[in-house]
Amino acid sequence: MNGKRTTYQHGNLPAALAEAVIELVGERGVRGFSLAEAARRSGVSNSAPYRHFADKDALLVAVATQAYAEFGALIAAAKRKQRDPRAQLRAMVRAYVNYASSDRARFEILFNSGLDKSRYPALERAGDEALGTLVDTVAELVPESPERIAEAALAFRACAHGFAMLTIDGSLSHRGLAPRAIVDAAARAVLRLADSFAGNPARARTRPL
Amino acid sequence: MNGKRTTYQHGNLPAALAEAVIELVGERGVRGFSLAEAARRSGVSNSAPYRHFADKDALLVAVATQAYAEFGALIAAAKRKQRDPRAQLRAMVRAYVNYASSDRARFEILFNSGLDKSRYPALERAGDEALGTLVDTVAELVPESPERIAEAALAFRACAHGFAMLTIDGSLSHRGLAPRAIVDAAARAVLRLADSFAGNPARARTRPL
DNA sequence: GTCTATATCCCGATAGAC
DNA sequence: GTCTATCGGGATATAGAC
Repeated sequence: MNGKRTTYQHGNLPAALAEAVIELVGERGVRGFSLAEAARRSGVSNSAPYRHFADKDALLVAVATQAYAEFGALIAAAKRKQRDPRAQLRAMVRAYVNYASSDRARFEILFNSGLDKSRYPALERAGDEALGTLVDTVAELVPESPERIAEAALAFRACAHGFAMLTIDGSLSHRGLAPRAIVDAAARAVLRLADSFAGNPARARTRPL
Repeated sequence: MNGKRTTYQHGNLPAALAEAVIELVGERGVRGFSLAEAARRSGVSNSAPYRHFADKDALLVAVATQAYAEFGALIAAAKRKQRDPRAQLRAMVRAYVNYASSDRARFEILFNSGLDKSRYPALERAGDEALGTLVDTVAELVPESPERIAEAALAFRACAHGFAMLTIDGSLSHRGLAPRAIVDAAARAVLRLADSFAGNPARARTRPL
C-alpha cells in the first residue's frame, strides 16, 4: 500500500513461488514444472529463488509440506461433521479421494512427483500428522489389539489412496467414471473393509456398528 | 555375429534405449532420467533417438507399453498357478503389489511418471489388457450383476494399487514395513473385500467361498 | 534408412555486484 | 534479497555423411 518497494516485488517471494508452483503443476503437470518459469511468474530473476530454497526440490518439498497440512485439515474437518465413527470414516475417505480431483495439483505434488519422502523428515512428519486423524478414528472402529488397528488403518488408507491415484492417472477416465463416482466407490469399498474388521476376525459378522 | 556393423551400434537402438531408460530410472528415479543420458549409455549421439521416437515422452510411453505387457504376464502367470478363484485373486494381488518393489523402475514408469495415459491410446489399451485377467477372475468370484462385478473389480484393483503405490512412495518405509509385509497386508485386505462382495450385499455373510 | 554434427533455446545452479 | 552474468547440460530441429 506504499511506494516502498523497489527491487523487492512481493514482500513474500516464497509464498509467491509456492503459488506459481501450484499454478504451473496444474497447467503442465509435475514434470512440466520449472523453477525458472515459477520465478518468471513471480516477477523475479532466475536466481532469486535460491535465496529462499536450496534447489528445485526444496521448493517442491515446501509446497508439499504445506499441502499436507491442508490435506490433513480437510480430512479432520470432514470427520468433525459426523458423529459416529463409521460415518466419520466414510467422510474422511471421501475427503481423501476427493482431494485428488478437487486439488489435483497439490495431490500430484504430494503423491505423484517422485519425491522420496523418506529423504525429507519434515515432509514425512507432515504426512503422519495429516493422516493421524484417520488412525485415531480406526482405533474407535476396530476392537482390541493394536496390531489389528494398525492393519485396518493401513488397509483403509491404502484403499482410499488407490482410488485417489487412479483418479489422477487417467486409467479410469476412458471408462466414463466421473470423479464423484470414484469417490462414492472408494467410500463403499473402505466401509466394506471396516465392516470386515469390525467383526470377529475368523467368523461371520452380524450387522457391525 | 559378423563385422558388418560400422556406424550402426546395436542392430537395435530402440531396445538399447529402452534398457538404458530402465537402468536410469532405477538409479535416479523418473525425474532424474534424461534422453541425452540414455543416448550416451547406448553409445549414440544426442539426436539419434529422434530417428525412432518423436520425443522424450514417446520413448517413455514405449517402455511403459512394454512394461504393461510384462506386468500383465506376471499377473496372468500368478493366476495360472492356482485353481480356485479365491486363491487366484490372492496370487494376482500379490503379483501386483510385489511388482512395485521387485521391478520398481518399470512400476514407476507405469504409475509414477506423470504420463497422462488418456493421451496415449496404445498405452491405455496395454493397461486394459494387462488387467483383463483380474476382471475375468472377479467375474467368477462375484455373483450376478455386471455392475457388481465392475464395482468389485475396481475395488480390488484400487486397493492393490494403493498398497503398491505406498510401497514406492516412502510413506511406509519409516514404519519398518518390509515390501513382503506390504504384499501380505494387501492380499489380506483384498480378500476381505472379496468376501464382502461374495456375500449378499446388504446382509451378513456366512463363510463365503 | 540410420546416425553424426551442429545450433538454438530453456533450465538448474553458482558467483559477485548493488 | 535480488540482479546480472555465466557455466554446464538437456531437449529438440535441421542438414548432411554413409
